[in-house]
Amino acid sequence: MAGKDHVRGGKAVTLTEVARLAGVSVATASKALNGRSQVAARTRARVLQAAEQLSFVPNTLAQGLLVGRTGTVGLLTSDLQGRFVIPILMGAEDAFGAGRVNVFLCDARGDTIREQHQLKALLSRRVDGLIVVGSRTDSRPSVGHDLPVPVVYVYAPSDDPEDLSLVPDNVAAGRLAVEHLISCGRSRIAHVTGDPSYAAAQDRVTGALAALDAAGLELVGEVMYSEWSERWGRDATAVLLERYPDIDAVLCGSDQIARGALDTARDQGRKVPGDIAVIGFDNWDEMVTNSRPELTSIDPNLQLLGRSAAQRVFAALDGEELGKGVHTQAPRLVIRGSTVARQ
Amino acid sequence: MAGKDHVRGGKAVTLTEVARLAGVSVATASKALNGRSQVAARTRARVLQAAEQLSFVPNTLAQGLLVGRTGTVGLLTSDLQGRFVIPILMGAEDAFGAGRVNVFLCDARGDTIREQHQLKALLSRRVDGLIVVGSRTDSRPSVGHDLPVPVVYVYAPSDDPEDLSLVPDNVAAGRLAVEHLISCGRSRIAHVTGDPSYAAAQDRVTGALAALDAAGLELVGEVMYSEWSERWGRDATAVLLERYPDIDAVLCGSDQIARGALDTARDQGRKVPGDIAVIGFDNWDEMVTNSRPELTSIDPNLQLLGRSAAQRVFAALDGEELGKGVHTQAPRLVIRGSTVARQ
DNA sequence: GAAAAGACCGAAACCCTTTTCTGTTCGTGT
DNA sequence: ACACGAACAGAAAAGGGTTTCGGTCTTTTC
Repeated sequence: MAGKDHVRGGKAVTLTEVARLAGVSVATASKALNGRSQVAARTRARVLQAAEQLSFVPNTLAQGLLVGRTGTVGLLTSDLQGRFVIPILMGAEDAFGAGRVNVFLCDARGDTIREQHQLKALLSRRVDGLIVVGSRTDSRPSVGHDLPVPVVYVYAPSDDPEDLSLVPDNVAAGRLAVEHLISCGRSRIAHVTGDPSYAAAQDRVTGALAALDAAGLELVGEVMYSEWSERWGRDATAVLLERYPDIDAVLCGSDQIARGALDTARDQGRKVPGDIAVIGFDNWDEMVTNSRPELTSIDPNLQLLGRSAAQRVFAALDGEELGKGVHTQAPRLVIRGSTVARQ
Repeated sequence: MAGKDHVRGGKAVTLTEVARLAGVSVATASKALNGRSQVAARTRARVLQAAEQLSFVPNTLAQGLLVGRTGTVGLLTSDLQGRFVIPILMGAEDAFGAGRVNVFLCDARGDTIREQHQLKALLSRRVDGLIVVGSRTDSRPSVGHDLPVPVVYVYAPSDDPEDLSLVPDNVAAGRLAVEHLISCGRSRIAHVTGDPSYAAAQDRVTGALAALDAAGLELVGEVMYSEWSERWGRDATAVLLERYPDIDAVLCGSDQIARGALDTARDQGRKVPGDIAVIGFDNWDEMVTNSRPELTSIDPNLQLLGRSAAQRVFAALDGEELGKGVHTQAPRLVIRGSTVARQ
């Protein structure tokens, strides 16, 4: 039966079978396939051909048993739904390289018990490292710092200062946003943001106020907190425009809120960016490119964050000290039509 | 050093160590931990306590080596970026249950060579099954039907009819959408959709035309194809309203296009749903809930699709026939304010 | 009190691959 | 022609766990 040669009753081909076909011992077959020197060219060719013919794929598990490394990393997330996890995941997957290291993905659905389960499962699979990704930047309970593998926390930092956490720098993000608005000649800036229980909201406020202060400016009105939705962005902006008709910029806590702000400005006949500049956070592609005008935003560089996490795990595997504490990733300003008129 | 008891030089605890601590052989320790009957209650207790004390976690790899099953499944996607993959992934992960089966996630970035790499890596990790997820519903090349593990294609069907593929039923989706519009009393329906090279676009058109035909109606104007963006939705709707001022419904090929349509309708003072009903596809949460009014949409039930895929793989592992051909998942209508006025 | 039965524990094989070490064969130098 | 070294092939152990089978010890029964 052609094309089925390498399937033996649904089971994978083993090195023993390759060796038998090539007429050598498993030891020799192994050496031939791994390019070790103690095998004659002719023999090696025979083995390679046999392996090809059976389409042999070595069992990484058995290899890992010897070496003590599995070439796998666990990625434990609390919320796949959230769109912040995906770029981090991609960055990590990218850094691990195609095929070299594989990623076990686990979604705990925000459930602690489930997380414990998943953690145990990952350890039983002997992952070489662990990346724990949260859905918000507030600190989360440590999974324990006495695990047999290096652990890196991403986005949501661990509450244990002994752990290593990589998070976006939201204070810098807030500062960067305000500095950009100021550099665009704005001085009467209001701030609409989301749920005040989010550290991300607070940090951005902190950064924004610092930047305003450094420029000798003050925020127009109070910070307006509520939820991370377009609706709130629309409603809050309507209130703002009525209460402070002379504002020339709205700093929005997320791209969604910013889109809402753009809609209200448009409804009320305010030109963006002519009369009012609008800026958001996250640089969420679908939001920023589909609005009218396109939205200037602060990109948290999440993919880089994921990549760094993977690299840290790698380094730890090579014996390097993992490090500890909370490290921040600098944000990036992406300028679009909502703050600078397109020529 | 308390809390570090179970870490021996960074290496995981092995059954041998547990056995030694409990003063029994590895064989007995294994039987005790696995609830086999040939071990005295007292001995079992001693072993369990030792395992607890060292926080022993059995090495699933070593187990898998014996049994021939690893309890892992590979999920090979061509595009993580795309938002269709995530719900499928969640559905699958869900069905596999917390900790029972773990998922290897691989993103091939739409690159065939990379995909081959990943495939080989997954096979070398001895995954028990494979789920291949595409980013569009057009058929894709088979990864080969002579692999040693069951393979299920999701979203993008395999071009090999011998393979098993699970896809959303876009024809039914198109029909469902039009039937809903008709049931809302609409009869002058236009259709704006995305890239005509997408099977999803064509299928929805097919379904929509069939439903119109069944009701003795005709589409207003030609189907308007271009790209899957809000901008196109806005522009196309503007053209539509000028050319056919009397239309009472716009069937949009995606939620993004629908949002664009809503924006234009709003700009031109047309009431939704009073003057014009708008309906989209995908039921993309952020799109449908943030628009004004909220958007009626056809949900492709992707999470169910992922769940089905996982269940099929499960069944195949239990010796059941995998089946073949393209199977479709029925869509679901989600009614919101863009077709039916909220009371 | 002895034999049979049963309960319990441990030695060893097995899964698949790598690696070390030993053994064989061949070629070369003297 | 002999000894020696090089080159190559294979046996065996290791890695962590499960399972079978055989052996020991206790208990039961006549």
